Amino acid sequence: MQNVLNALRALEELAVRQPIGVADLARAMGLPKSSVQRTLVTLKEAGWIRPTGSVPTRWVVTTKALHVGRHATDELGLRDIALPVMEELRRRTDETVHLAVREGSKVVLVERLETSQPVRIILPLGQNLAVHASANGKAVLAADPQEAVERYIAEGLREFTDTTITDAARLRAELARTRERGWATNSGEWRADVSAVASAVIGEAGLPVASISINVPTSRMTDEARPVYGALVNEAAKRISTALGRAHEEGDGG
Amino acid sequence: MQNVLNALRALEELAVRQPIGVADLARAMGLPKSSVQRTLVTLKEAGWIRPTGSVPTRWVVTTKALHVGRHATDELGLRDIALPVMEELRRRTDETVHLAVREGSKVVLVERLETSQPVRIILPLGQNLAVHASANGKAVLAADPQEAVERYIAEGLREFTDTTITDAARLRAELARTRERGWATNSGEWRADVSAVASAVIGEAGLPVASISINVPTSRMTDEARPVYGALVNEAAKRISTALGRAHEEGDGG
DNA sequence: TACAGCGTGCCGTATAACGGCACAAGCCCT
DNA sequence: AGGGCTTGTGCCGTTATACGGCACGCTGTA
Repeated sequence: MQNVLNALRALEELAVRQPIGVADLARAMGLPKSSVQRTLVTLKEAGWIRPTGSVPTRWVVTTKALHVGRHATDELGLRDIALPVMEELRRRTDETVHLAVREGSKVVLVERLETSQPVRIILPLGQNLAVHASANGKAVLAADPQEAVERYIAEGLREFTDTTITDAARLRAELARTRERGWATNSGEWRADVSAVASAVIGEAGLPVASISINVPTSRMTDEARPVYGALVNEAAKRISTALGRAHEEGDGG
Repeated sequence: MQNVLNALRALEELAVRQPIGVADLARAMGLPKSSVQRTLVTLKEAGWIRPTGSVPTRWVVTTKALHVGRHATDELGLRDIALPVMEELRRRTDETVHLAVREGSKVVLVERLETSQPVRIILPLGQNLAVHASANGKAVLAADPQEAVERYIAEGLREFTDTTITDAARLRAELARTRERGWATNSGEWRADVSAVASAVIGEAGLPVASISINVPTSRMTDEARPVYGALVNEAAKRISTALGRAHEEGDGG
């Protein structure tokens, strides 16, 4: 099934580089031009990409992927369960609320409700969050077994800002504190002007399946506000966790 | 490339029906079980789906599609251009603002900023909007050439609520009014409790490429508010249109 | 206990994908 | 103006690869 793998890789590569032509894409993928050309036509037939109409031909992705991707949180009705809770959080704080799911060693933003105040950064859904430099990432990591933590640390802790935790020991200590109080925090560790507080949603297996966070401009994240937000996300995550458990029981009788 | 087409179809089918097993999916697709099984394993290898871990095996989509789909508005930097304008709209109205793109005969929601007030419906990104029963849809349709309108009407006007326009003549009249004033409206025509006002974003070819809308509970959509919102979306859409044009000029020198 | 359904894997055949190649058109740098 | 280079597109013979019937072990039900 090499064929399908190539086609899907082409799609991903194209999404990042779009708008792009056959030759460029073929070079980027290290494949013959004619093979890539055939793949592009096929992806077009399937409705996943389309030519811009310009000459020379440039290709872009359609919304088909978005259409498929919106089901990513369907598994246990996570979206339906989390949204009301998220909305209450947003109403109480008037800050941006994020829902991220864990996926392998990645943490991915899947839903968001924005503050009504002006914001600098509006993250696109589908964005991978830095695990060691985001509140959601750290909340998930803290709820993971130690081996998963070590595996992640082994991959290296990339530095984004001057507050990013790049030292393994410091990260372990931070995760320990996170476990104690039930919520994680982020002080401009990914972007200097964004701070956050998050708490993990625990699935039936006792493992973190998602995380919910309150994101604010660093300037508004005072030392008094942080624990208040912490308590809020903690409670919210717990509510989602238990609701998920109930949904699962009803769903499959066990 | 039948192979790839089947794989992508399996992905779409799976997304809608997830969590689902091989046999069910094979039945739904009218394909041999072994072929579908092979496809599923391949899609897993590529990271687009994953087994839930339960027994018997059930498959769900990952966030890979979301990750690819977020580039759907990259083409001319639509997202970057539209978001600031959307945010200003939301700030001025404190109502939910939607950005939809046109794709073939479909209109797809690609970005949203929510009101800070409690809302009943939060639409997932990637959602197809009813063309004749949504403000965004009507805004796009009104900016289309007449032949496109007739082609759409020929497909039939499905009824969603008792205010849905199902009569071709009435729709043509409504589109004419939309063209006159520059903005479209929706009075609970898709969901009784959701009303909206929208204006189309016009691309370089003079055709509609997107649409921006203000969505409010029907109870808040008074006769006084409607033209006010109309003027706002109209101006917003114009700003996005001209900014797009400039971006395009700079982008390719023509 | 028999059975029907499931998910998984094998394997011989035939088909459909591969990729080298050629060609026309457009761009840029003389 | 021109020549060289790169582009997108399409053909076609070979061969590797996907197809799908089939069989297996398992689970839950009648």
